[in-house]
Amino acid sequence: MQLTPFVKTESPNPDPKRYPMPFTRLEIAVMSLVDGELQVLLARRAEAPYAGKWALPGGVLRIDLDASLDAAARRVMRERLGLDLPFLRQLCAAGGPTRDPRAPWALSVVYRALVPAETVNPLAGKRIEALAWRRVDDAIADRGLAFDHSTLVSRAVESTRAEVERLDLPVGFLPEQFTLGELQSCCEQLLGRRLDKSSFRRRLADRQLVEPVEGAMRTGANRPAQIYRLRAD
Amino acid sequence: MQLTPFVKTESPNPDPKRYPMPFTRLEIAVMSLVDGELQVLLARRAEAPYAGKWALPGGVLRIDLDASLDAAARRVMRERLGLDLPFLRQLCAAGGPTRDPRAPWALSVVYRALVPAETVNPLAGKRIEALAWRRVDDAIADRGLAFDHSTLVSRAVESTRAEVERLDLPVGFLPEQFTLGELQSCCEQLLGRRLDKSSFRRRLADRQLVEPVEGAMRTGANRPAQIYRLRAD
DNA sequence: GGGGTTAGTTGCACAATTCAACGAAGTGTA
DNA sequence: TACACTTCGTTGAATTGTGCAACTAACCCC
Repeated sequence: MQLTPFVKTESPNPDPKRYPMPFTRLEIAVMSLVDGELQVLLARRAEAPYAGKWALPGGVLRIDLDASLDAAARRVMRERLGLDLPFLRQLCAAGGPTRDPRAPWALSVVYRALVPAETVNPLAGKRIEALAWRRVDDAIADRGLAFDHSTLVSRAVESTRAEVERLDLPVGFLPEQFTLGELQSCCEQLLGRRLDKSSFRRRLADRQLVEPVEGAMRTGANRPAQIYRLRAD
Repeated sequence: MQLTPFVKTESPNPDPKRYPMPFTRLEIAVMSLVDGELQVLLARRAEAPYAGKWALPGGVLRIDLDASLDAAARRVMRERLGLDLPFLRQLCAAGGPTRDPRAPWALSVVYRALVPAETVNPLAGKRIEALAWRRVDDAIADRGLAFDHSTLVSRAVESTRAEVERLDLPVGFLPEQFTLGELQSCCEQLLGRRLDKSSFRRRLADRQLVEPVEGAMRTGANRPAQIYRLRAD
């Protein structure tokens, strides 16, 4: 273990009150498969800045309310969307002086949620005119999105695709119980290509990610399918 | 118990809500292979809180100096370690009311850097008593680390191992030029298991990640080895 | 009962990875 | 000089994994 002598250049202990701190927000990229396509939930802003523009739903960090970043994201999601969802994942943080005209420096911690499409009824929440599902490719290409949110959507999509590619199941997209056909179709829509049925099932079996629900079958127009659920581990 | 309030610039449509913002810092997990083991660079704190304790080198976000989070991380690295390194990667953000006794709510954005061990010779920086390499397992297990930094180290290690697992090369660990044997050995030390030489080389060739430096050979006690460098892409 | 559709399995060709061995090229030593 | 020893780099066989296609099963509908 190598030690180096203390070299003091100048400044004293940083006093938290001496430095202005960034305007800190949480943004939530709620994604789902709607009409067979990967879509993201956008909110039309009711107020300036970017009034009338579409943005990711989000909100200001409240240090008096939030016990952690994760808790803050859950609170924002509850307030804006009326949802209380698991599978929230922190994606990244973005910060800079030009991100938000309201502040000299704005920092956003971005979370991602995957939900079954039915879960969200596009209805207005606090300070939101409207909610709508939007195809992710459109949202990424749309220069009219508020703030730097089209970049943030792009990052959310990339990381989600990468997860499915290595067969981290996009479990949030499906309800608690599902058939293997539904699971496979969900992955295929995300990746934009077909997967082989036998090897898909082989991999699932090897990794023991799901387990059949005894006796439960999904009936329909054709042969019934075994219903599965996530294995607790 | 009032933290620095969000300072508003003039804005056409003022946000009526003013919230106290979190004490925002950058922490850098500089990792390297020292003596064949994965180690992390820790700094002994010269001042309270946690004076005398070991912590990740870090610093306060300066909205007057930093054009982005990445730039802030580079500045902190320069100030604390006298280094200006590429391969800085944002890992995650952590936040909460009990993370730092100086502030009612502290947020840290954590970055990771991989460096060749030799790089960190000019060890000197602001407000740091000493710098030392520490085995990552020790740092993670050590409850005496300042703040929540042993948790942060743990996350840095996990994500680095996962990257190497999918053959994102830990290029930072090696100097600009290296032999394939050195590269493989570096990955093996990170993963803690031996890799197969032929398939390691085959994957490298397939992905065209490295290219030989014509005519350059590493000579030594045994057969000389071709020297490689990263391919620009 | 027959046609159509989806569920679930099986066999096989092919690709990828692992394991083991080999020759090449240097040093050190008798 | 001969030989042991080490690492480099490649090659081939054995094992494993993947993609493709066929097949059976179970249901609905007509």
